[in-house]
Amino acid sequence: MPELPEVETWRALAERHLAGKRIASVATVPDPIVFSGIAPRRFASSLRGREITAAHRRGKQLWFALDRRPWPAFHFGMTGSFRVYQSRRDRPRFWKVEIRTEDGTRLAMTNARRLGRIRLLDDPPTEPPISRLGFDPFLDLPTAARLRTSLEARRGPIKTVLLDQSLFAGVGNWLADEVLYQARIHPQRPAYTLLPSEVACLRSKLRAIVRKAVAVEADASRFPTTWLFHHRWGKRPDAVTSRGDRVAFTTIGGRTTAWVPAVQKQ
DNA sequence: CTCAGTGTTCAGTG
DNA sequence: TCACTGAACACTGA
Repeated sequence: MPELPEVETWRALAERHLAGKRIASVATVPDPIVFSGIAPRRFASSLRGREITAAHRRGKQLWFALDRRPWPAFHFGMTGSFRVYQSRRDRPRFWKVEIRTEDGTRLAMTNARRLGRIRLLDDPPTEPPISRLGFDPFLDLPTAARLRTSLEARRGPIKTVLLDQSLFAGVGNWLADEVLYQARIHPQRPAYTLLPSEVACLRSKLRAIVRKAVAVEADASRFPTTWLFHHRWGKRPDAVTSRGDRVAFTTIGGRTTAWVPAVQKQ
């Protein structure tokens, strides 16, 4: 379920368990789709013996800093996660790579539907796909004025614009719907028509939602009960919010969009 | 058996 | 070139 909060949670997990440790071994699955531009075995031999100094993230992209380049970079696609465990017996289903450090800690990246990617890059932040990302709402939220300028140039529906990673890095489908619901903005509104007050509201909701989701380690059961999140799954025709307002479903920019007509007026 | 899907990329169109 | 749309990708689980 990887959007910004999930990926940030895994970044912190990786840093907590791996930073300052040396890689003793790397196991890989021979998957030519998920391993992008690098043979799995070459990926493994490149990492072996290196020390992990930090874990970084921008948007939904995550990478490790090592004591020597190149560095590994991960994207999870629609599925996948990081898992940390101690015994090979606990290797998770759909694992693609497992990194074991000298103290026996193991971290696996899983990717069931194979839309994720594992790369080896000399300088991840300055190379695609990371160099193409826009601002990250957890790391560097722009001012309302700058945001207004960006949105003024966009003709498409605000929902679609929120999903544009070259503008809002890390915002995914549920986050976009949640922000628009809490900011009371209709998902079809052309981005350039948002009033300055609406842009300011969208910005502050985006920041608050991302911070809260990260604070609870992206554990959906700890999201506030007032969030649309809890009512958007399954496209149930009888879905209502915690206040009893009907939840509607439509497709915008090819993505399922949940919204609340009583709150989000055109 | 059918089909939606928490993502990204790329071809095609205007 | 830009802005935008829709299909393709690959596979699980409902």
